[in-house]
Amino acid sequence: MEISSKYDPGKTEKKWYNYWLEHGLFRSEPDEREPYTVVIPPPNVTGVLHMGHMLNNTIQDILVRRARMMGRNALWVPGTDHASIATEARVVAKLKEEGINKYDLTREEFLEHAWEWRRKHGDIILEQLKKLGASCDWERTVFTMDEGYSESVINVFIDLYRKGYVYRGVRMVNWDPQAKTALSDEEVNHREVSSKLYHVYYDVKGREEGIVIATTRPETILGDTAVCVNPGDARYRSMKGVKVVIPVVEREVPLIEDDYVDMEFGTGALKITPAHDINDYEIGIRHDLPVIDILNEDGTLSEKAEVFVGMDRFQAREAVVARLRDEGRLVKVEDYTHKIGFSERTDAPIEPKLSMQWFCRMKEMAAPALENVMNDSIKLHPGKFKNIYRHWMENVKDWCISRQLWWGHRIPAWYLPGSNEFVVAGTAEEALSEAVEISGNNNLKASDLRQDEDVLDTWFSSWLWPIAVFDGIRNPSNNDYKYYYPTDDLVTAPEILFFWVARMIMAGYEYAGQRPFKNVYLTGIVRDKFGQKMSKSLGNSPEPLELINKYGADGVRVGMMLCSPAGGDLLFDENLTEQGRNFSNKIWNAFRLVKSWEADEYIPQPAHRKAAVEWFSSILNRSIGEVNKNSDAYRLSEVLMTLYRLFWEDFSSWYLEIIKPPRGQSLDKKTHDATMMYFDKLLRLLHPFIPFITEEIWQLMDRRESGESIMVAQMPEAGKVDSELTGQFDFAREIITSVRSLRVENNIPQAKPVTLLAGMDEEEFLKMPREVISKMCNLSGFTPAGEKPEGALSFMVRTTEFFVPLAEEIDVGKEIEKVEKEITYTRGFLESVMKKLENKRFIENAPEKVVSQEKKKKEDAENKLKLMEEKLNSLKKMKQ
RNA sequence: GGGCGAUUAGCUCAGCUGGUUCAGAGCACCUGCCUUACAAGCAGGGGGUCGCUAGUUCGAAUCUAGCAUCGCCCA
Repeated sequence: MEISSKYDPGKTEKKWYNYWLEHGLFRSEPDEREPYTVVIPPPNVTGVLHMGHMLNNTIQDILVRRARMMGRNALWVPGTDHASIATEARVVAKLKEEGINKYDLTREEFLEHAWEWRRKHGDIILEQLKKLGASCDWERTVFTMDEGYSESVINVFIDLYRKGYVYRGVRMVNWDPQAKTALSDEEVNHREVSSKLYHVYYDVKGREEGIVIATTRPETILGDTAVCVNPGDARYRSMKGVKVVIPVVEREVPLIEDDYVDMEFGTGALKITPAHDINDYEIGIRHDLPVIDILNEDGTLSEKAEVFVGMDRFQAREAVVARLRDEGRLVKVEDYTHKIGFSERTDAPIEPKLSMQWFCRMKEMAAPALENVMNDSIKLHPGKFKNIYRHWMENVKDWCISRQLWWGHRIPAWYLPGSNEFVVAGTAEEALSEAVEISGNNNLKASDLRQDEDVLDTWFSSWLWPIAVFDGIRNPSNNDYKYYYPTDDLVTAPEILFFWVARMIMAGYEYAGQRPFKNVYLTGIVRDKFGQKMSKSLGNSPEPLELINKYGADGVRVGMMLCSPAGGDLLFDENLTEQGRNFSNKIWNAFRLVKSWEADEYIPQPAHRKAAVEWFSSILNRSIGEVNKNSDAYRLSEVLMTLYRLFWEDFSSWYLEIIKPPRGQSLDKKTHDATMMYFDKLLRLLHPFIPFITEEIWQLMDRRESGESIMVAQMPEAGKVDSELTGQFDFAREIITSVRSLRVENNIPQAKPVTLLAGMDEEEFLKMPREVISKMCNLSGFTPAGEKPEGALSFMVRTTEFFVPLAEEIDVGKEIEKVEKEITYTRGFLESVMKKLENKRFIENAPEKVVSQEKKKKEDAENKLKLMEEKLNSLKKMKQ
C-alpha cells in the first residue's frame, strides 16, 4: 500500500490518545519504583485554553513523559481551580443576560446556578489539554471545591486561627468596586495612566487668604477631614492652628502638620481623606482624625458624601470639578502621569477602602519558605527568580484572605446574636456548642448564629494544592500522600510566583513539614512576534485548538518549545509551528524510506555502510549525553534542538544518504538492523516532545502487542563515543562538502563521476572513511596524490590539499583569485599567531598547553601558505 | 524612588570556571535543483567591531567600573 508523502496528524493523534487512555498508560499507583510527581497548576474553571496554558502544559508533559521513560513511576495530577472572582463574575454576567439579578437571588439559589455553570463548562479546559497530548492521570482529577478539598481548606483556616495567624480586623484594603470585594495586594496591578492634577482653593476660617491643595481625586474632597502641611514649611507657618473649610460640603476641619508631606510636591499642602487613601489613613490615625467613608461598595457615592449621592465615583469627580469651577475654587488643572492600581480580575480601578476583613499573618510561615529557597532545597529555574523571591519574602505583608463573594469556601466563623463576638468551627454544630460555651447561654440554637458571609481568597485554597490533591491535610498517613509527596517539579508562570508558588512553599512547611516540590520551572510569557503579551482582549492570540488542527499537536508543541528559552519570554510566531509540522513530515518521510528497504542477510555489509553505522552510534551516544545534561538543567529547547539536528542533519542527510541502496536493491541485514535500532532510539528520545508521531511510527515499525507503547518504553542510555572516529568523519564531511561545492562552482553535475586525489600519505589516507567519501561524492577514483598533478581543480580542507584532475573545467582566473584570497587570510592569521608567540610575557605566563597550541597553529599556517603559494605559481604558469 | 536582569547575524537565542580558526545554532535571506523518502524538500552560499567607554590581563563576547537603551519586580 502506498503511504502518503505527507504526514497527517489529525487522525493519528486522536487514535493514539484514545489508545493510551484505554490501556491506562497515564495511570499511576504507588509501587516500589521511585515516584516522579507533578501537580498541574490548576487552570480556572472559567478558562479556555490560551497560549500560556499550551506552553506550560507542553513543558509539564515533556518532563512527565521523560521521567516515565526513565523508569520513574510518573504521576501528573490534573485539576481545576474554582477561581472565586472570575467565576462569580462569569456567572453573574450569564444570569444578567437571562434577566436575573444576583441580588434578587438567595445565596443558595445563586450557588446552584454557579454549580450548574461549573458542571457545564468546568472541564472544557481539561478536554482541551487532551488534544495537546497531556499525559495526566485523569482518574485523579481534583477540583478545589470538591468536598474533601473544601474540608481541607476549612481545617487549615481553623488551625491557623487557633495558632493566632488568622485574625479579623479593620484595615485599608484594595477594593474592587466592580466585583465588590476586597483583594490582596498581589491582586492589584499598577499601571501608569495620564490624568489631571487639580489645584483647589480652600478657604481658611476667619482669614482673607485661603490655602491651595493639589489632588488627582477631587471627588474625595467630600471625605476630607483635615489639610496637612509639613511642619518645616515656612509658607504655612502663619496658618498654625487654623480651621480650613472643605469646599462643596462646607465642613470645617483642622490644619495639621506632619512630616509625611512633601514640600516640593504641588503646593505643599495635602488634603487628608483617611477613608480613601492608605497614607491619609495612617496620618489620620496619628492625628486622631475622623474617617468619612463617602463610597458605597459599588463605587457610587454614599450618604456620607452629602452631595451627588448615588453617583458613580468618576462621574462624581466631574461633578465636583464642575462645582469647584463654578465657585471659582479651581485654581488650575495640570496634566499629570501617575500610577494607579487595577484589579487583576476585573481590571477596575482599585479603590483603597477601609473595611473589616480577615487576614493571615505571614511572618512566621515566611521564614522557612524563604530559607529553603535561599539554600536551594527548593530550586527556582532560572535562578534569577531567587532574588525576586527573597525581596518579596523579606517584605511580606499580612494577607487579606476574605472576599465579599458567594462562590468559594465560606469562612467558618459564626457570630453570636447581636454581637461581633464569633466562634470559628468546622461545622454549624460545633460552632453552636462552642458558642454555648463562651456565652454561657444554653438556649442558643443553630439558627441564632450567623455565619460570616464572606468566602476565602482562592489562593487560600490553592496554596494547599500539592498536599490536598493527595488528601494530605485531612489524612496525612494515606499511601498516596506518603508516596507522591513532595512532588518533583512545578511548572508555572512567573506572574504567580507570589500569589501561589511562595504560598505553596509556606503551606508545605507548615502542613507537611517539608518542601512541596524540589524544582520550580518558571516559564516565559507568551508574546506575539512584536513582543506584545498575547491575550484574548488584544486579539493577538491564535486560537490554540485551531493551531492544533492546522499543524498537529506535535507541530504546535515543537513550535512552542523551539522559541522557548528557559525562563525567557517567548515571541510566538505561527511559522514556528510550521517548522514543527515540517519536522514531523521529515520524520515521516525518513520512515517511509527506511520501511521501503528489504533486508537481505546474504549481502555482505559494504565498507561505507559499516563506517556509517559505527559513526552514527558514536554521535547518537554523544547526543544522548547532551540531552541528559540539558534535560537535568531544564534547558528543554536546547534538548529539542539537539534532537532536531541529530535527526535531520546527522541521521537523514548524512547517515541515511550514505547507507541508501540504489533503487530497487536490498540492504544488507546488518545495516538494516542497525538502522531500525537507531530509528527506534531516535523515536524514544523524541517521544516526550512529539508523542503522537513517535507512537504512530513506533507501532508501524514492528509488530506490537496490544497495550504496548513507546510511552512506556525505556529511554535510551548514553553509550560509548569514539571521538577519533567522529573526528575522522567530521573531516570526511568537510571533504564531501568541498567536493559538492566545487561541483556547483564549476557546473559539474553530481551524476558525472570524478577522480579525487588527496595530498596526504598512504597511512593518513587509510585512516579516512574513504568509501563514504567515494559514495557521497560519486568518485570514480580516490587515491593519495603522490606527485602534485598539473592542471587540476583543487581545494584545501584544514591543512590538506585535494585535487580533482579536470583540466578542461578550470577557470584559471577564478582559481587565482580564490587562492590569493586564501593566502591573504592565512597570512593575517599567521601574523596574529606570531604576535602572541613573539610576546615574551605570553610565553612566560600562558599555560604550556596554550603555547603549544599556538605553535601548532603557526606550523599549520606556514605549511598551508607554502602549499597555496606553490599552487598560485602553477596557476600563474598555466595562465601564460 | 528601591531592586533585579538583559543588550551577540535581519529575527529568536546558545556561548559553563577568560586561551582550539571562537564568534555559533535554528529560522529568515541569496543561488542552483521537481536527483526515484520528503519542494512541508535537496545541495551550496552570504551575513556580526559580541550596546558604548575605560580598566584588569600575555590574552576579554567572557572579569571590573561607568554610561546608554530595554525589560521585569516592588513601592
